[in-house]
Amino acid sequence: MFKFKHQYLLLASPKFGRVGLFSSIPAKAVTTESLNHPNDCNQELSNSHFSPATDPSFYLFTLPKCKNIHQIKQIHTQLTVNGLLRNLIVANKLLYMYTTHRAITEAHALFCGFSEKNSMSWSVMVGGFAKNGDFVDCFRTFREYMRSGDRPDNYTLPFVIRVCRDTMDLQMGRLFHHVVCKYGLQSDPFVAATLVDMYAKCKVLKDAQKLFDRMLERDLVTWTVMIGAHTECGSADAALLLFDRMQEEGIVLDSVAMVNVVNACAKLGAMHKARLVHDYISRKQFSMSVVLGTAMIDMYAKCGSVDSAREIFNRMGIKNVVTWSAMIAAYGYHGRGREALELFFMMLTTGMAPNSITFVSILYACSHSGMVEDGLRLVSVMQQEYGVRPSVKHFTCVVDLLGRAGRLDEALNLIENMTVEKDEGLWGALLGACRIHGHVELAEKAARSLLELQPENPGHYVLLANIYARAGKWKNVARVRELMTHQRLKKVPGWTWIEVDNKIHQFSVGDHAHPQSKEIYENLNCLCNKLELAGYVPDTNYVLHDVDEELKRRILYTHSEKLAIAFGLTVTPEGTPLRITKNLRVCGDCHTFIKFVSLVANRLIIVRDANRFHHFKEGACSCGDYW
DNA sequence: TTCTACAAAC
Repeated sequence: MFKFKHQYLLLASPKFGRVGLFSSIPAKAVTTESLNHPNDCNQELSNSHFSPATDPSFYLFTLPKCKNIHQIKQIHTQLTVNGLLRNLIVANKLLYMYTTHRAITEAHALFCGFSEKNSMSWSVMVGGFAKNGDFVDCFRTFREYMRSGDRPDNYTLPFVIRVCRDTMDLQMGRLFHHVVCKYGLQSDPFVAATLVDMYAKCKVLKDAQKLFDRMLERDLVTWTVMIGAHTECGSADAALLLFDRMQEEGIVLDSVAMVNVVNACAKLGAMHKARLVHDYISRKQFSMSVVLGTAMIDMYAKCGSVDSAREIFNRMGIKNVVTWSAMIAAYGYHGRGREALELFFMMLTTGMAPNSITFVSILYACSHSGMVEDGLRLVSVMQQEYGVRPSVKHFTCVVDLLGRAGRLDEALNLIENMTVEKDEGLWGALLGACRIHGHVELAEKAARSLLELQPENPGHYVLLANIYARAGKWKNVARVRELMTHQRLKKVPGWTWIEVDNKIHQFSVGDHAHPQSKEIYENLNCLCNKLELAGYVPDTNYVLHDVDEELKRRILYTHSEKLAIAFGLTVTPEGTPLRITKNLRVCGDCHTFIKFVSLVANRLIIVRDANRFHHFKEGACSCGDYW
């Protein structure tokens, strides 16, 4: 145990001022109490009679208790004066404190003044730059470290590898991997976990997996990282298998690990798994942290149960802005705009300040529920009333909002008058709107801007080609296709996941892979006929191919995407109810609808398409709130 | 005495 006196006073003595950099700062006393009451510091030293502290242990104990830069600087001054800064352990601790308070300038000045440095000094400085986002300085310092003749160690390497992860610099990451191997550090759990994480964030799951498999000992963090890696790289099912394996191996999970498991469920949209994971969390009595709770809200929302999400939300004692935004977004992509708006106002009444993402969520909710005026009102006041400057993401929501409502001129006007930089999402929203309303001229303008920004994205070409096709401009369709072929671009088909009786099925356009494919298509045909009998006439204009009517019909029935289009459903925009017949309305895009018609069973089917959800029940003809 | 993993929109 440390023993320290009630109060220490600094004697400003020039003879101690050699090592540190703040020797010119007037000396002040620091007491253990004054650290708890930072504003009282100065009063306490006036009538003090104690001699200065010369015990390094006191500072090692006191420094971590500093709550702000001001206090650290005071101790720095004391150490300068009493000469303890020459004690490398104390000096390193001081350096560390500066970096944890993001005082990187002070830290670096101190570091440069060190007459000697050990590997901890280097790693704290490298880590300081890394945490502060000064990647260039971080690498530069690491290079100096290696040049100084010291061996890089298991403390420094995770910092630089993490920077590679944050900057997605795979090349540099591989370089550090070599350094790791050269110094035989590959089995250090910290180094290995960071490398796995780096490879995963750089989307090379194979390398992450290889490393993971070769590890002799895997700690909880390594497992956690690997679960996150699989989710990140699109194999959420593999992530959940890892969770099972962890349980088999008797590893005790913590709440961070659970957040990753919950995210995997969210990505997969597997309600059955979500419930199991929720049970596990309840059984093991995890403390419901804000992060875990928020992740669970997102999970339930993405698994189709916005009401379960709301239950979690209601039960959470502490909610932050992320929690509120997640719940608002959940209502948004379930087409429950009114509830999203109600929640937004409830948030305001609790005194929680919305941030930029909250506004994206609420505007998204408005646009997907056709609440044009609400959305416009919100965007017009967000800056003055809530101090959130509209970004291109917010404008994109508004363009979407106006575009769906057919107010294309206003959307264009908004784009032309905005001062923020335009991105592909913005033009994409406009192009999508042009598609709904068949506005060829504006579509060309949007497509031009879009292709300038992203010439390699096949989706943009397809969208433009579809618009030309609808207008019957087959020559233009051919030209766009040629352009694609010329650039060797191919559209990757979209996938849809559905969960029926706890089992996940994956579909793509015109898919015949399902063992019951024959029955599914029979049902599909049957439903199509019913729709036509109910008075619906397929709009073959949507079909891209320049072929005769009969062939078009056949394409419609074998190609699910085209079929959906023919039923008046649009490919990209969804959420706004589209009238099919007098009695039927649908919210959802083509895939959604197709999955509905292709799955005929007497049970509730939840369909998820790119984070949007639709609940179908055979017979009830219900889709979200809109049927 | 320093190191790794966690949530929201598009």
